Amino acid sequence: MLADVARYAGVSTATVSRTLNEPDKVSAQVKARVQTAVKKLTYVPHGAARALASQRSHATGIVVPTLRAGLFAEGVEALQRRLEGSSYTLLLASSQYDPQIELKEVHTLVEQGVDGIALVGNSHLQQVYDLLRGKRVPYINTYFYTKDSPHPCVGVDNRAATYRLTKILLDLGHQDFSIIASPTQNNDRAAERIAGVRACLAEHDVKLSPSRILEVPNQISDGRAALKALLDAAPSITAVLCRRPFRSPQSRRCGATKAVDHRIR
Amino acid sequence: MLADVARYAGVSTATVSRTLNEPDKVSAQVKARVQTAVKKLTYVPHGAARALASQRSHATGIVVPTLRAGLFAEGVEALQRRLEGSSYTLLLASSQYDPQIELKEVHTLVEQGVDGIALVGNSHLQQVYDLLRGKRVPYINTYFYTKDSPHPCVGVDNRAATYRLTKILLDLGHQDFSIIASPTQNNDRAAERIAGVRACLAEHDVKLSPSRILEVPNQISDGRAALKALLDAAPSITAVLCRRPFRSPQSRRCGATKAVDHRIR
DNA sequence: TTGTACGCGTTATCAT
DNA sequence: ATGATAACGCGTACAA
Repeated sequence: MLADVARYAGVSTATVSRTLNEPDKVSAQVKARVQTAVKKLTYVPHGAARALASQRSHATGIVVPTLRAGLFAEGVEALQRRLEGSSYTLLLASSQYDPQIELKEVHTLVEQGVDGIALVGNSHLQQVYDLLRGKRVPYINTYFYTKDSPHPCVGVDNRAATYRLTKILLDLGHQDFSIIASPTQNNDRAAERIAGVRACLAEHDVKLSPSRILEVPNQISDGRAALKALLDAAPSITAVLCRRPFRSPQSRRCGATKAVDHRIR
Repeated sequence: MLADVARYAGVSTATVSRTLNEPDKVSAQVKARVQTAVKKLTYVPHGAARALASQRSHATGIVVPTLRAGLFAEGVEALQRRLEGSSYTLLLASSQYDPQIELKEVHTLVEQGVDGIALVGNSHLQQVYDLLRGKRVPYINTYFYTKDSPHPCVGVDNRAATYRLTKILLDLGHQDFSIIASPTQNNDRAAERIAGVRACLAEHDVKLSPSRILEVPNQISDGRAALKALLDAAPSITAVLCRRPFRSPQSRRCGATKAVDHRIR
């Protein structure tokens, strides 16, 4: 502990603490002695003690629906790498798309004293927001963005994106649409994407019956089956708005959704 | 804090602490009062203080090479889910297959006071092991297993697996082998897989020239290109030991590697 | 620039 | 069963 280092270096614990946290406020002479002592004793600061004394944990948290989606796995890794440079650690939790589990995870993270927390999407239990506000824990909703969100958020404006995609397809002359979407249960991003399409079509008086919107799991095989089902039921379809398998960052440049605007088959 | 709850419930902080941690040692009467107070004040324990006093953080850490590999993403998620039940949190770090970064990450985790740590593979800088032993932090190497490992480890015995696969191919009559492998740089699992094949072939006096072993990135496109290159260079090849894209748990049942034992093309 | 000493919020020991 | 109180290891006014 600090005391050992202090004794070894022949200084006070305060000085050791300073050399570690505010090196400028220490003379070169003493600084050197302390640093030697630190190495000699392989001193490792006690995070909990430090957190208790300074009231900050040097840890942040993120809770994602799942890591099985490449999208989130990559986001988590990116965050961790960014944090690494600042000697901040990342507490990870996953909710399995279950709001209750998410609440529990957030609570655990708050208990651990994270200095900030990242969530996915904008829809969370009121208790989550209450807890965060109550404990004054900064938070941000990711993978989501709307101009008028009441919460801090960063990400794709899914609704706007699909609105634009749909507009393009309309301009190309398409009139017969359908959507292969992700399950919208506890997934506001997926819901927003559908909403964007509906809004655009409605604005242009193009019909989109519920049967043309298929919500299926994010597996390639499910998407394939859905497409087949759609075309079997309505061969007249010329435009399908669908997801795309997650690949490299480059291949994602165009946004959250891919539009197929050529004749199928 | 505890004191507030204690005051509200009209008991000492010690009693509050007990009702929270050792409910049995508290009378039903008092327990009820305390629990009401806790809810009324939305009390949330201070993790750092608790860690400092009890000398355990209720946190564990894992450092993986990357989350971009579905294999690791899934492992991390599985660990997190398992921990969730025990109200343990997971500190996540990724090393990008860089031993130095890994050392740094481990150091950060130790600093945070994790109660235990999981690594990937068996090959780590000596300093990593020294640090872990020095600070008495329990650790385990995952995605790796050999009977005689000097370190605690759990996972696939890659060498044994590929040895057996190769044996099967030999028994089927194959004599002309090649391997499409992952980069073995800082990846003892990949190295072990190759070693297993070599060992088996050597034992049966079958040659495998270095040019028949291609180490390429874990992308489907890279694997495809490698296969093409191999067959162009040596059409006589009848068996290729290669990786396979990560899918669902079910499809992984057979082990770490896939063997192609039919004629190609 | 350096040292002293108190406080951070719990747990745990020892009385009661 | 419950309470008083001393650690836990460090940061940080405040003093020197």
